[in-house]
Amino acid sequence: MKILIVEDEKKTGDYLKQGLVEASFVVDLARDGLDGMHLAKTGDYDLVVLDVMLPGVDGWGVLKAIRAAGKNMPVLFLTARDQVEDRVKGLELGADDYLVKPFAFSELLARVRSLLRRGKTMEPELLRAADLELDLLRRRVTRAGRRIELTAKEFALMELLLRRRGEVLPRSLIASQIWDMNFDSDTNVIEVAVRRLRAKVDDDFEPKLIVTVRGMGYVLEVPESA
Amino acid sequence: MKILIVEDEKKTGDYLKQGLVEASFVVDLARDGLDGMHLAKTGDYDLVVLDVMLPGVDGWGVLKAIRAAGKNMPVLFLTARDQVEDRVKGLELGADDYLVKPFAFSELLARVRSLLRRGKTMEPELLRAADLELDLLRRRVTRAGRRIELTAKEFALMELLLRRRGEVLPRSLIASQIWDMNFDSDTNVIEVAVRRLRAKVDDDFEPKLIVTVRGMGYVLEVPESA
DNA sequence: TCCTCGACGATCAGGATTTTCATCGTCGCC
DNA sequence: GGCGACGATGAAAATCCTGATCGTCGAGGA
Repeated sequence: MKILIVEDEKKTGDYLKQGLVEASFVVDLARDGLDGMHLAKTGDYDLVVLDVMLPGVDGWGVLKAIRAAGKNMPVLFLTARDQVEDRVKGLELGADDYLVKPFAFSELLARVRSLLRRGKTMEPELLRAADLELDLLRRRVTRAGRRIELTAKEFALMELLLRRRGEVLPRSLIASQIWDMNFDSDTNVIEVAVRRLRAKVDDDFEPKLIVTVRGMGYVLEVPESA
Repeated sequence: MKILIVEDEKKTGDYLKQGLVEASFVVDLARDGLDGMHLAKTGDYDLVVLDVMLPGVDGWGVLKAIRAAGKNMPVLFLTARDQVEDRVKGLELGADDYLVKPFAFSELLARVRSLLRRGKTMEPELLRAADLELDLLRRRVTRAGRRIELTAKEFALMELLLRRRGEVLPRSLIASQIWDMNFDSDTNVIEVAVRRLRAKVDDDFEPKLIVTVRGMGYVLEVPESA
C-alpha cells in the first residue's frame, strides 16, 4: 500500500513518515504543495495524507488538482485546531476524512487503515442524545444549547457513553477504553470520573442521562420519545 | 495459537479473554488453580497466562505442576504491585515473563506476542548507565546507591533515554513514545518533563547524564570509561 | 411486613502529577 | 557585540487519582 504525505513542517512530516513506514506502508513525502501535486498526479498512490497549511499551493489546491486529474484515491486532511472552517471547505472539495492537530499517531493509523479498507469512512461529526450534543470535530459539548467545558478524560467518557447509548457499559469495559488498564486494582477512578461528568452534564439538567445500573455499570439512557 | 488463562477474579478473567479472543487467539479460561492445572496438563496450549493469587492451588503450584508434567510452553505471570518478591519466586520456578497489575491490556498483548514469537523473552530487569540503575521489575531507580522516586512519566522518559543511551532522541520521537502525540502543537511539556527528571537524577550528581543537543533533542550520554 | 446487614456506589477533600504560561538565559550566527 | 532562535526555569493552574466516609439498595431473617 502506497501513501503520499504532503506536509511542509519537517518534524511532523518525518514523524508521520517514520510511523507509517514502521506500519509497513510504502511512503513518499512531499514538502510543499507543488511537489505534492506533481507526485499525486504521476505516482500511483492508494491514499494521500494532506496538510491544509502549505506554503505556495495550499491543501485545497492540491486536492483540487488531484481530483481534476481524475484520481480518486481517498484523501485524509490534516487541519489545525483553530481552522475548523477549513474542514468544511476540504470536505466539499472531496476530502474523505480529516484529523485535527495535534493528534495521537494511533489515531492517524486507525483512520488510514480504515480509509484503505472501506474506501471512505467519514466519522459522524455529531453525537446526540436528547438535548445533549457532542461535536467530535470541535471537541465541544452542549446541553440544552448551553456550552459545557469538558476535560480530556471527561470527553472520552462522554463519547464512549454516547457512542453506545442504551447499552449498559461494565466498568471493565470503561476501564479498558478510557484508561487502557485491566481492572484489578481497587481504585474508584471510574466512579469519580462519572461523578465529575455528571456534575457537568446532568446536575443542572433534566432528564438525567447517565444512569447507574447496580452491579452492572453505567448507561446513557436514551429517553423514549414518542 | 492457543492460550490458557488462569485467573479467579471474574472481571479480570473475562476482560483478558475477550481481549485475546479479539486479537484472534483461541482462549480457554480456568477459574481456579486446580482447573488450571488440569487444563494445562491435558490441553495443548502455546502459552499460559497465570495469576499468582488463586484460591486453592496458587500460581506457583500450577506452574510447578505444569513443568513437572514436562510441558514447557512459555508462562506469563501476573503479580500484584505489592508482591514484588513473588516474582522472584515465580521466575525461579520457570516463569518466562511477568506483568505487574494493574497493567494496560496493550502491554499484555505485546508480551504475549513476543513470548509466542521468540519463545522466551524476559526483558532485561536492569538498565544501567554509569552509577544510575533502573530496575524495571520494581519500577525503581537508584543513582550512586541512593534511591530516587520517579513518577510514571518521569520513569517512562528515563527508561526511553536509557534504552537508547548514546542516541540523540528528537523531540518528535519522545513525544510519540511518551505522550503518543504528534508534535505540531506549541507546547513545552517535554522541556518541563526533562527539567523535572534532571532535578531528580542529575542535579545532585556528577557526571550529568542527560545532555541537550541543540536543535536535535536529548541524549543520555554514556560516559566513555576506559 | 419490617428490620438489619452487607455490598455497592456516591461524594468530598486532599494530594500528587502534569500542563500551561511567562520569563529568563544562552548559544551561535551575522 | 548584537540579535534571534532555542532551551531552561519557576510558578500557577488544571487535571487526575487516592482514600475516607457516607448513603442507599436489596436480600434474608425475625
